Amino acid sequence: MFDKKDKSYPIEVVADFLGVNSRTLYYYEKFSLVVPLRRGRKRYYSKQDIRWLEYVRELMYEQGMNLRSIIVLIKKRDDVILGKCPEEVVDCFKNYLMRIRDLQEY
Amino acid sequence: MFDKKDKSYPIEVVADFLGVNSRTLYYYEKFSLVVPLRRGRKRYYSKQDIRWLEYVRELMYEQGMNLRSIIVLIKKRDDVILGKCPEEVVDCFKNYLMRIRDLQEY
DNA sequence: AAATTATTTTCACTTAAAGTGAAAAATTCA
DNA sequence: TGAATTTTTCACTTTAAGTGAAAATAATTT
Repeated sequence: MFDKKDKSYPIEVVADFLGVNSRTLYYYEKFSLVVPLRRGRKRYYSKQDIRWLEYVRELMYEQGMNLRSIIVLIKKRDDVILGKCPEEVVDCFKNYLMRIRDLQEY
Repeated sequence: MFDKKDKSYPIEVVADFLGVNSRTLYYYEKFSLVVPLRRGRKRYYSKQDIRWLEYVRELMYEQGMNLRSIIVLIKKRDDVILGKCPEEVVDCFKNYLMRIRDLQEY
């Protein structure tokens, strides 16, 4: 489907590929979940955009995760990328593991 | 509020303490989010129940997490406790960290 | 250039998730 | 015993997450 030479794809193609409604992609964009390139007025999704959306789909369908917490995840990602608080993110997950251990007592 | 000698508390007290509606606690019980002790027909929440619910509240309010994914979290916790797949849980989080790294390319 | 198709935008609506109100019945407490 | 609390259940409300539809616009095809 995706020719290797093609770097980005219009919305209907992507929606089709991911098995979601194109309106859903517009909706997600409202929350900056994914913000595609623009050529003129038309949206073009990069392969990385698509990869990210596949991951989101997995989180939603397999882990039951909601949009809101994924948006929180993006915030954390941004923090990592911006180098704001790498230790803090790692601490979050350490804390998470400790919480799991705590729950053993529950 | 919580006398150290008291080991468990009735629903209204707990709901009040946590700042949630008691009906919410009944609702959560339906999903086995927390299943309090029973003395006769009356529910008694242990201090550990309460701690767990505080954690749940934090996940919901701070991380925007939904009930469904928390229920998935419980499943993972159960797996840890039952010793079903300790490595698998750790792998999940390693995978998670790798995903974060992946997202640096995004 | 004209016709066709796809895209965009926006509003309103639908479905699903997550509660929450209310009331009758039962139980517990003072 | 009477009052207060709890329980249960059904119906409803609010919130979250889409999704339909249509007019306008833009892009593509003929």
